Amino acid sequence: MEMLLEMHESAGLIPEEAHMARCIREAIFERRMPPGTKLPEEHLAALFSTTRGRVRRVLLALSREHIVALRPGRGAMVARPEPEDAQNILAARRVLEVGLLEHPCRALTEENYIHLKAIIDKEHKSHETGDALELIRLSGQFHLDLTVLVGNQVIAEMQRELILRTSLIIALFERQKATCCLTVDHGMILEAVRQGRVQEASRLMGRHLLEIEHNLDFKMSPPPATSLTMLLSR
Amino acid sequence: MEMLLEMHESAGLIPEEAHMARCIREAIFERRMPPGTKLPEEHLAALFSTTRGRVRRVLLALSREHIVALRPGRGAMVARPEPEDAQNILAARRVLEVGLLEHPCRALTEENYIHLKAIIDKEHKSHETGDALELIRLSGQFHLDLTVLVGNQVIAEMQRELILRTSLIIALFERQKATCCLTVDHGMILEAVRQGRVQEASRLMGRHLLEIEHNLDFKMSPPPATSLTMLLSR
DNA sequence: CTCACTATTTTTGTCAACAATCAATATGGA
DNA sequence: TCCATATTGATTGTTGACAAAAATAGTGAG
Repeated sequence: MEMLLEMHESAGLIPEEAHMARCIREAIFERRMPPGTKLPEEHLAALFSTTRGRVRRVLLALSREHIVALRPGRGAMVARPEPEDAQNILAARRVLEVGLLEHPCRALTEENYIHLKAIIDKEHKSHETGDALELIRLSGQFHLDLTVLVGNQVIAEMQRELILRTSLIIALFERQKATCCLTVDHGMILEAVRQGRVQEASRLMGRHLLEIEHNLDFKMSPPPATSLTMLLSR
Repeated sequence: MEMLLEMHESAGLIPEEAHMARCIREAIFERRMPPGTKLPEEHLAALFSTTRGRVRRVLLALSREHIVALRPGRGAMVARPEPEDAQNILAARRVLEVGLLEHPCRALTEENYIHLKAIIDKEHKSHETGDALELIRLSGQFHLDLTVLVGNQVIAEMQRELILRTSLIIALFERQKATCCLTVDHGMILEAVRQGRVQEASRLMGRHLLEIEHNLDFKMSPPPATSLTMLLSR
C-alpha cells in the first residue's frame, strides 16, 4: 500500500510543506478535487494549520508540476489541461513507458514481480467491491512502481508527474465511466515483462495507453469550475 | 539562434521572475556558474534589480528542477548531482531520446531538417574557432530542438531539465576536456532520422549518449565549492 | 601552530500589516 | 428587463522590519 520508494519530490520544501503538497497531490489524483477547484490560500492555511506563506510556496511548487494553475491576481486552482496538452501528455507517456519496457534499465526480480502482482490482485478486488477510488489509486501505483523497478528514480519522477496529469485529463475528458486502466492489461503486461518478452511487453503497453487515449472525448463540455476546498483527509 | 519554440517553462512565475530563471539556467548550462556556486539572495536581487521575495520564488522553482540545491537555513547553490543521480539522469535520457527516435510522435519535415542542419553547421564553426561555450550551447540546442520537432512540448520540457542536469554532470565528472557532444554523431543521427531509418537513428543516439556516460569519472575529486555570483550577462 | 571558544557579521526565515487587485453585488437610468 | 457603472467584500501581492541561524573573524590558552 505504501509507496514503494520515497521519491525525493520534496526538493526545496521543508517537511511540513512537502506533506501538504503530498496531500493535495493525492486529493487531485483521487479526484476528490476535480479540475477547476479553487484553492484559496487562507482556506488551505487553515486546513493544514499553517501560514499563508507556506501555502504559497506549496502552490508554486505544484504549479511547476502543472497540476495547479496559478493565475496572477486570481489565485490558484486545480489545473484543467487543454486538449492539446492531453494529447502531448499521453504521447509522452507512450514514449516513456514503451521505451522503458523496450530498453529497461534493469530486469525485474522475482521480488519485484510479487510486489506488482499484489497490486494487480488488489485491483481485481477493488473492481469487484466497486471501490472506484481505490482502483484509480492502485492503477496509478502499478504504472509508477513498474517504472521505478524497471527504470530508476529520475524516470519515475517524470512518470509521477505524467500520471498525475493523466488523472486530470481523464477527469475532464473521459467518454464513459469506469474507463480507468483495464486491470486485465496490467496483468498481461506484467507477465510479458516477467518472461523477458520485451517486444511483447512494450507493444502491450503501447496499446494499453492508446486505449486510454481513444476513450477521451475532447468535445465534451468542460464541467463547471467547482469551488470549495473539501475532503483532503484520508 | 533563438529557441525554436517558447516552451512554457514559466508556469507559476510572473514574466520578470521567468526572465531571471532563464538567465540563471543559461548561466548554469554554459558553466559560467559551476556546481556548488553559492547563490545569496540579496546578491541576486541586486543583480536583477528586484526584491528578495522574488529571488526566493525563482530559487524554489529552480530547486524543483534539480539544478539548484536549497538547503534550509544555508541558502541556495548550484546543484552538485551525486554519481548515482548522474547515472539515473543519463539512463533517463537514453530511454527518452532513444525511445522517441524509435517511436516518433511526428515525422521530420524538410524545414525541420534545415533548422537542425544549421545548428550542426554552427557547431562545426564553433569547433573550428574554438568557442567552447558556444559549442556547448549549440549541442544542447540540437538535442532539445530535435526532441521538440520529433516529439512535443511536454516531452521537450522533460528533456530540457535532463539536458541541464547533464550539463552539471559533465562539469563535475568529465574525464578529459572537450568531451561535449561529438558534432559528427549529431550529423549522422540527423541524416538517419531524415531518411526515416528509425532503427539506425535510435541506435546511434543510444551509442552517442553511452559515449558521454563512458567519458565520466566518478572518482574525480569534487571541485571546491566556488562562490561569488558573476557573469550572468550575455 | 593549532585548537577551542566567543563575538561579530552576514544571510536566511518569518510574520503582520498594508496595498492592490479581482469577483460579486448593488444601484440607477434607459 | 437590460446594460453600464459604482460600491462592497474577499483574496492575493508586497513590503519592511525583525528573529533566528549560520558563516566568519577574532581571541587566547595550551
